[in-house]
Amino acid sequence: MAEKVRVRIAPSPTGPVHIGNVRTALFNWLFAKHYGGDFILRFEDTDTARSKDEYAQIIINEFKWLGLDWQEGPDIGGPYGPYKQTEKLDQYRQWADKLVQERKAYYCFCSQEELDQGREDASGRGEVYVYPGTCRNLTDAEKDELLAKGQKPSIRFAVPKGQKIIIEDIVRGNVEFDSDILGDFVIVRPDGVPIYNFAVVIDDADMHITHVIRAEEHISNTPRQILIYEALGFQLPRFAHVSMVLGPDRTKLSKRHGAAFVGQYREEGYLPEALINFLALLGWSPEGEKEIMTLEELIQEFTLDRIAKNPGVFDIQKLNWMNGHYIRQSSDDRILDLSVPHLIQAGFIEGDLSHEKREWLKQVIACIKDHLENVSQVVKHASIFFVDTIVPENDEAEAVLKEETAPSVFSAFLDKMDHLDDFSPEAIQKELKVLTKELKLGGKKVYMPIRVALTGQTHGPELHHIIHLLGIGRIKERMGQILSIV
RNA sequence: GGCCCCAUGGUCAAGCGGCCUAAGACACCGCCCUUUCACGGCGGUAACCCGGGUUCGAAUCCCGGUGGGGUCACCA
Repeated sequence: MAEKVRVRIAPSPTGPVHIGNVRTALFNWLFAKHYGGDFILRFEDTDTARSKDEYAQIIINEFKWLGLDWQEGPDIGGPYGPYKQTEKLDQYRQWADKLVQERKAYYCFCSQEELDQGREDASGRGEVYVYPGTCRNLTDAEKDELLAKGQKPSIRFAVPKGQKIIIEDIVRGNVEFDSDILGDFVIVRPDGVPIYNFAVVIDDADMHITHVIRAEEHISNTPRQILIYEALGFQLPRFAHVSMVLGPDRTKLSKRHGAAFVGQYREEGYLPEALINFLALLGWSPEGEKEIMTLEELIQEFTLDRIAKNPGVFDIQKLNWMNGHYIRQSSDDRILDLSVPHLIQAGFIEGDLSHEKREWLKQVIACIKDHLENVSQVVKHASIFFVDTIVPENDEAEAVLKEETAPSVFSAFLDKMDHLDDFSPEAIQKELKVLTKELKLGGKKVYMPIRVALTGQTHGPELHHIIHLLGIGRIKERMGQILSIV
């Protein structure tokens, strides 16, 4: 590629960041990095009614959290700004005026009611509504009269008739549209704010975008944009339309499917590298067989020709597996830091942690880390260390406590623990082995009742770790509770 | 409905005319490790949508059908 690659992600700040947007951003970002190009952030906020500054901030925060950085953007500026559409309204207006002068666009005075009526009639006949071009043939005199009366016109693009428009798409190949199905579409609203299809072309041209990589839902807009590029005399970028991210029911992933926004995954304790790795593999695949990949490896291997054409279902199970993998790879300190808010929310700990408490918690984390699919699950797995009363979780657990040999195991166990000077996990483990040997009952008959007595569960971390972390005081307390029942 | 895109196991996917009696991963099942549950290791079940072509040869190319998705705004 002779020219420096310049790509962009252009979200509209009208809501939380969607998973699909993240994947599109990621593909753009990886593409830029792979070819040593620039990745640009731009806000498309021409929908003034729905755009909010707080969402703009959220977008910036989420992308940063994911580790995606941009070389130019609304927050850091750049040579081709502004990077926010509402800040360059007059520029769009100038280009629109130029098109009007060249008769490539025209004023439209049709009212919303007229247009709605037309659409209704068309659907009544089972047809698709195409703007009939009512105002296209207005004479200058008629136009001036309406303007003089104070009517605010929108500006429509005069679509050439009977033209084939071909998108040379990098992932899809040539996609052909007939200009006649487009209808003269609005490019500037009566209030002077440009419509997406118009603004996006001017921005991409202004910012020297070389490759437009975006979701497939935009492909039907592309012919309109190509027409505008041509009318304005701009050079066309290369297009690459990536397929969509689907929910389990194979429709576009949305809030209906539960978690469709990155923020939800962040809050539940998904790691950014897991999300990135997972999303990269959804619709793209590397040449080899490795699937766990660092950002650097992804950059190294990413090319557009390995992007799949078919849409992909967002498989939470695979994300869970991958996230679990990254959690296991992470330090106990990191997972503890991420766990703290969840533990506080569960009422297990208070905000300020003493050094001892933190060290203790870190050991708890170390014990349960292997079991986590996301950090919020610490609450479930760590609860055995925080609850006051132990209740058998199910019939199976209850049955273990009722075993004939259980009471003798308990008293022997308690006696052993009581006389242990060294309460380290290793010493406890050693002592448990001695106990098993002495009782001659086999491992299960010894470990299981103790486990259930101490945690109420038939599964969990290694017993000697549980004992160590609970401490002799709470061991006695819990054993006492159980002994009074059995 | 019009237009556009897509079609390999339940899911993500490799495959780009012979190497395919079709990789790998998740999930599922079994075995091993182990006091339990996980982790880890080993193994297993499971797919080329259908019908026509083209070709010596098709999962791979072409056409049709079917199915799924997207899009049809003075939203982006």
